[in-house]
Amino acid sequence: MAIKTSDLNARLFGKTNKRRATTPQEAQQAAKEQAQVIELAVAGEEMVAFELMRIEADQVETDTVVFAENAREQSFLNEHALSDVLVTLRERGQQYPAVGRMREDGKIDVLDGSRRRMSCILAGKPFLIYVAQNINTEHAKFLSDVANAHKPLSLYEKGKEMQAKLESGEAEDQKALAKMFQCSEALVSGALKAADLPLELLQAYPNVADLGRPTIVKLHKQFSQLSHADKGMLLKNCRDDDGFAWQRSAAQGVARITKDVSEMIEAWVEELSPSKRPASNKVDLIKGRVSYSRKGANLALNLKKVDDDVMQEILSFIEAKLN
DNA sequence: TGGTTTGCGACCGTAGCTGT
DNA sequence: ACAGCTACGGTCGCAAACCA
Repeated sequence: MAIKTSDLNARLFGKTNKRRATTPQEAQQAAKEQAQVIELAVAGEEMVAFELMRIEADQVETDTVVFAENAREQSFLNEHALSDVLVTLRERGQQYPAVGRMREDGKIDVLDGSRRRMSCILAGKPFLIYVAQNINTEHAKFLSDVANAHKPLSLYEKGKEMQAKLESGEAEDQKALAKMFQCSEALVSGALKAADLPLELLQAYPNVADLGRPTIVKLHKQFSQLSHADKGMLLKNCRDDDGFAWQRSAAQGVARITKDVSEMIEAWVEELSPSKRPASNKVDLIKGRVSYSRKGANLALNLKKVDDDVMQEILSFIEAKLN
């Protein structure tokens, strides 16, 4: 039996009236009135008491840490990756408290809510969390895994988990992984490639969770063709004094920034290791309007801003020429 | 100006192919 | 023969374009 944040809230605020508090102040008030400490069975075993705590914004980073075995890669959590949480957090405060355990050194291990934790740090908002005193590491891992079901992990994070299953022998091969993770073999292939890429490269993107298999496969191909030294150069480009590559993009929207970053990386790779025979030997005939590419005996034409009359003339010419 | 439509790009799974 | 990869087709979401 899993324990979820939503269950905790149901206990705290009453199942019929979901939740009425709209600000952290209200939430705390409600907590004081109804239950500052609640007891729940963790993983269907012993009852554990959880105390609702409020961590002030400037202390979140120092007083709490993310559970070490959490599969979520913390360095990917930036304003883009957290945009879904940040919008409501800024407007109305934290809607659902996180769940954690007290460590021996007095810090709080965040088990469920690492995205909310980072959002509070970024937005400068107080962090609400239910804290228990005695949760062993096994139960902590259980809570952490259940929590990660809320927001799917990125391909990189899935790939890291898959790698671990392969190394431990829990999974024999990629087929077994596909069964275990309930996904296609193609996705397993992509996830493992993602996990094979260095963190610094992926951090060039605004939101790693947005990177799908095709993007990862392409990136992996580009990266793996580089020599060791060139890989280092590329990673240097991904993060300079100004920050990550995505921070240098002027594009609007995560999708566009992502595309921008892909193009930046592609250009860097090309610069470092020019392909012997250009992948696409595209030639600009009239800049911005007409280009063509030649591959073997094939010719591909690309025309822009062509009206119907001109199109008809061109097609007729081709027809007459090649018939 | 705000709501709706359209078009593009990126995703995923399936099926078939390739290399060991 | 089999594990893993790639190409293809259908689907979805986002942003630009359009219209009232």
